[in-house]
Amino acid sequence: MSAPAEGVFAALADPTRWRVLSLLAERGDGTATSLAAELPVSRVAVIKHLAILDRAGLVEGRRRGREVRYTVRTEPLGETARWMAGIASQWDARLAAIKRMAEDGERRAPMTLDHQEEISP
Amino acid sequence: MSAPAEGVFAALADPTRWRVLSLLAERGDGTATSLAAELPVSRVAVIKHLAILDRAGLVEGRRRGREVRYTVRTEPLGETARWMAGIASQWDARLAAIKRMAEDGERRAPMTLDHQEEISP
DNA sequence: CATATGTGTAACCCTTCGGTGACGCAACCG
DNA sequence: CGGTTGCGTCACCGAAGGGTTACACATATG
Repeated sequence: MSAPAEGVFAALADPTRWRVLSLLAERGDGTATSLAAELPVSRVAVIKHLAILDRAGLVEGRRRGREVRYTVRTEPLGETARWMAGIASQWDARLAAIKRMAEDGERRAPMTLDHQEEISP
Repeated sequence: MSAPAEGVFAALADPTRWRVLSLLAERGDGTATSLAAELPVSRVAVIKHLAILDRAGLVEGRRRGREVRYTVRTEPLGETARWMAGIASQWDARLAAIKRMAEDGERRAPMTLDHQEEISP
């Protein structure tokens, strides 16, 4: 339960970060400098974004001589997607069940909002 | 393209917000006051989180007498999940293609990083 | 009517975050 | 060797975000 993919969500929440990721995906790879050249932000900003994406596992940097080439890792995306779909259907089922129970109770005892009961002695 | 679900990501990125959502899912519904009672934050904080979740379409509030009952909307979750899965496989395919091309070029002309070409006259 | 109980909202604090500029160091090229 | 070129990082700024308290307003309930 809870949210294992929280880092992924946070990483994907920022528009600039998303553009960085998209750029990497369409080019195959890229360095902080080359990415900054196509974005309205500085190289330092791109580096910070790449660091966040890296912590979330969405990107991977490998040293190639004096430069660091970053590539996209798609696994966390798919994994998070599957996890979200699971939660969605799980909650759907639960909410449907609750709704059925509510309608049942209503049919049996109309106008009664038995809401909550104290179980104290 | 781009990110239609950006609001959803931002909404899901915060732990407290996630707990609010989970609580709503397991109870079926709840008011800002009742939720705040089970969380380590004030009612006002919960209201702000609910507002964000509402803007993202993840929650829906309906007035019931003098109180506002919030319920979870699971559709955006599933939709975002599907969209993410789509992007993931799309990128996967693209990256695989790029990798194949790179290996091809390498076999044909080893040690040549033909990286980028200027098309200027 | 008086009184709880709930919501709405305004004012404010502090931390995080997206972003910048500047400087130092490593590596490649001529 | 000397000049580029590229990465790493420090210091700083403004805005946004998560929180809080306090107070005004609405609606049930006795």
